[in-house]
Amino acid sequence: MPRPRRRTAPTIVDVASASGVSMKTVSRVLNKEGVVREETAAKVKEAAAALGYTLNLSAQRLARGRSHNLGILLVARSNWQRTAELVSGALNRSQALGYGLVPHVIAAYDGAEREAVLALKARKAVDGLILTVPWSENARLLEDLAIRGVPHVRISGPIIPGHVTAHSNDEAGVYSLTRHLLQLGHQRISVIAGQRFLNVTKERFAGYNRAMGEAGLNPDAGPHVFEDYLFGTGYRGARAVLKSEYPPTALLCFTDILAAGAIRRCHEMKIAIPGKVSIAGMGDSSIAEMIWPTLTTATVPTSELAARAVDMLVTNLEQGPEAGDVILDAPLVVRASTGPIEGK
Amino acid sequence: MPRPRRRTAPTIVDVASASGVSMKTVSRVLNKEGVVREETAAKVKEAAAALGYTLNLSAQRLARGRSHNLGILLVARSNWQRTAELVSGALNRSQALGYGLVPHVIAAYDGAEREAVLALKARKAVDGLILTVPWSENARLLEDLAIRGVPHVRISGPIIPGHVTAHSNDEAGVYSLTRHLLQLGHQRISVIAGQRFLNVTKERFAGYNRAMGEAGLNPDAGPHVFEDYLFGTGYRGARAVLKSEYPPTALLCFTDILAAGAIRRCHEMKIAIPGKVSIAGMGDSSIAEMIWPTLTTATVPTSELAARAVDMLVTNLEQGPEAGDVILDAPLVVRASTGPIEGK
DNA sequence: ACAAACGATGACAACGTTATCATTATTCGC
DNA sequence: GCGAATAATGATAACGTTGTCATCGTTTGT
Repeated sequence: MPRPRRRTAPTIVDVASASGVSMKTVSRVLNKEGVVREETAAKVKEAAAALGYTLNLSAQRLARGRSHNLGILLVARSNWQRTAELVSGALNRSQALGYGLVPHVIAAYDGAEREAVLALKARKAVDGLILTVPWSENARLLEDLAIRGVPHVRISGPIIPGHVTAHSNDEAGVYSLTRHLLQLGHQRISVIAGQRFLNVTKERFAGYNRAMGEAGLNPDAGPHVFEDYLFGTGYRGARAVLKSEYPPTALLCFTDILAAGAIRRCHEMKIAIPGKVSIAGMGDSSIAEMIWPTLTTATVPTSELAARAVDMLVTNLEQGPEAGDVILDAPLVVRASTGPIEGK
Repeated sequence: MPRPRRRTAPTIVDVASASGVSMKTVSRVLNKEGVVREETAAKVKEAAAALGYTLNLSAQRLARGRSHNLGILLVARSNWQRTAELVSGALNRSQALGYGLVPHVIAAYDGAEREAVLALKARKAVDGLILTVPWSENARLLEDLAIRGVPHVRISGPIIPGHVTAHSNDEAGVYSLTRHLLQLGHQRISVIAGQRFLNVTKERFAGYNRAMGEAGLNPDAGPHVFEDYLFGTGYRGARAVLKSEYPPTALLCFTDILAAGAIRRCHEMKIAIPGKVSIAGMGDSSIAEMIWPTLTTATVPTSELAARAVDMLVTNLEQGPEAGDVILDAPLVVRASTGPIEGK
């Protein structure tokens, strides 16, 4: 026996009978397929408005086989500043394009978490995925997605054919930062950075290497610190480096958060910035202007990157695969934390 | 004529025929309804695993009439630190409870944006909404939600019967901050805050009033600044207040971001902290430990609040309306930005 | 031993949309 | 003005799940 129809919101069937056409015609009008006669369309729209009709997304999704949701894969325990910029950039764009954004946070790509990620697409919770560091360079994940044909776009990460990427020119950004420090007269420039195996680290270090090499200096002289990209590393790293046998006159931190940590440590150690040590960051998260001295850095357009990633993913979904990666500049921004060596 | 069945993922029908039971039984097993004989259940599970069956969420959502998604309503151009904490707190909890979280950002509650918010529920994109400041105290929105019976939980905001809220005891937090400053010997304490009409502002100011009143001081003496909750207000407000006719010896900022702005300004004006001026914040966003001097503040457990809000919303959805609001403490954390008046 | 209660399972409609193909108006060419 | 092409619309299945009720065995109570 049929399930009794419960009192519910008006559907296209209601709109259809109210306007004297078939439900398919209503569907055509609402989806702007454009093959309907204008006066019919007007009648339908009027009826829909009068009844207060609203689309049922679940039904549409089932019928269409697509969810109109994008997933963005984030990592647990990371820099919230950056995460917020990523999400807000992606959110604005996807909202504008009529897609929902479903953030998903995992701490590792393994076991249950791996299943959860792959289920997102298999269960039609999302149509495609946006990958952020470090997932954008996780070989196993990329392989899984490729095998299962899950549409995805990466934000940063090494260029890999077949995996579309939106990234910033970090090498050039760090190159210009290093040049800036060299021009101020610094020769011993320590790097404070995160995990060495990450592509971001490699790219940024390459920029440093290039500038140092061009100046005839040994980029490996150090002392350098490679740990992770959290505040504490900048905080601890600065001390380690400045207490070393040959302390640097400048610190080049591969993230603004690291630089903030280094700066706080210098304050505690009563080391003048930039009088005794110059400190530069990278990334220009909003914190760069909130600390003192304000931070010299290179602007990575994080939210712009996220927006571009959404664009590319949606294009991919709606018009089929497309190749072209996006590369944005990371221009130098000189503020108060860098300066010439004192007494020179 | 029937639409030709396209090659697609296995469904419960496939699992049913593979295990020799009806699709309804498969559904029962997968939903752990628990009325199925164990050996039947085992057979079904085995078949499902062998076929690599995955649930189609869209179908489930249509059949159940619920989306298993929660919406979180955010405001454009606000403190990203706080936003990130809110989203991450809510996300962790909702992920754990099997719900997706769909953030939605609006700049005003009007016209198209109002429609978009109400459509979220009407179109079944979400089952309920989490409201953050200032939407949690937007009377028009609250009314709309009540009329349409949209389940929602607020994070902060004035207590209103019928609108469940998770909030922190800001009044007490600011009270203890003020007491802390008074005990250090400060008598002229300026407040730097955001919009006066916001409930957060009122609550926090009430805490300040209470402490000042108990100390026999005039809380309205000022000078105070009420503008908005962005960095620039702290930055500009500090200067205005410190250059005024009767400059304060302490600044009580109603947000850590405001305090960061005030601190940066003091550095620029070469005013020693806490030697000449003590500065306190409120909220303990992670920035409090990143700036120098580190910030005395009261800890508002933002992500915990968001998690609780999710809990309450899900309880509401699954077990029907429940009353009890949640109130969490905002304990004082003394760091380096406050101290006794110099030379006293 | 037999009716009644119970436990497990199945048949089939329903959820609200879109897709396919057929059918019915309309316009065009000559 | 008449067949052919074309434009507009409709009937009905399909998407993949859950809900309702019926049915079929199996115990249970007396």
